[in-house]
Amino acid sequence: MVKSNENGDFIHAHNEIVEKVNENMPDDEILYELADLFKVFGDTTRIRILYVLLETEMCVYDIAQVLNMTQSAISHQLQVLKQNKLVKFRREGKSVFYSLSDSHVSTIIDQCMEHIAE
Amino acid sequence: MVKSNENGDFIHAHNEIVEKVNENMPDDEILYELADLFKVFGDTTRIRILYVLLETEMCVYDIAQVLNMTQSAISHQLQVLKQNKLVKFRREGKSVFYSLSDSHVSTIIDQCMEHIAE
DNA sequence: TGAACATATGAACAACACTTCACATGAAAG
DNA sequence: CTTTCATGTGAAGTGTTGTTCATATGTTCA
Repeated sequence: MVKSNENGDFIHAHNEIVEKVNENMPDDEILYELADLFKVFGDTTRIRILYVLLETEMCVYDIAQVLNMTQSAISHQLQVLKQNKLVKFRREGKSVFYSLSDSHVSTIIDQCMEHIAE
Repeated sequence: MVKSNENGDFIHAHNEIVEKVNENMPDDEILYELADLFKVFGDTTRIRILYVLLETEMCVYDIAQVLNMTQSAISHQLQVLKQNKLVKFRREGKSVFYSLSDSHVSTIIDQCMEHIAE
């Protein structure tokens, strides 16, 4: 399986490197969580919702207006954002106002914006 | 369409807010790009590849070994990462070594890690 | 140039996700 | 308590995406 060239270097697989990298990898569970979180950001509707909430809290109906989408579609996506603790909400009469839950959101978006800008 | 309560406040839609938020929204094109970039991060295989490359440059075959996946699957995903300028590569003999293309990657991943850790 | 190795790529299938539609839940006003 | 307004949610359909398989491209060495 493992071969060597005339210098004694491993060709395939480079087992030492492979093993060392493996040691330093986070648990799969964490990597799944990480990918799942990015998935949440990886949808245009949700990104646009987050961008709206970056400016001000807003109720479901108004978000739907701004984004020119149905109330139902927005509500579905807000549930996803809520599950991932990216937004919080408060009830005021018949309306439910959503806002960002913490400051990581803007930092994360900003970094990706920088990458795109290059 | 627009109604008012006894104080003259708009109920639905809150047009002033809607219009103001709309002015400050980035172009749709940019938001699509942003979501697309997040989509790239939103896959476990690609996240794991990036994590590997965070430590050291590595050739396709070895990445496949570390992640216990087929060479083809890894190669496909590397093309996606390449298209989005998240990785660069250099050829050395028969092997192609991949590495991260800039430092945004680690910052972005770190921020999301922080969010998860909460 | 032919054989062996390393990577890239097209097609197809399966799995997943987003929107729509219909309807349920919840709140407030008469 | 019934109606109306605002939001939530389940099911279904469609489109997207990741892996696999087979094969092509490209490199090295004999």
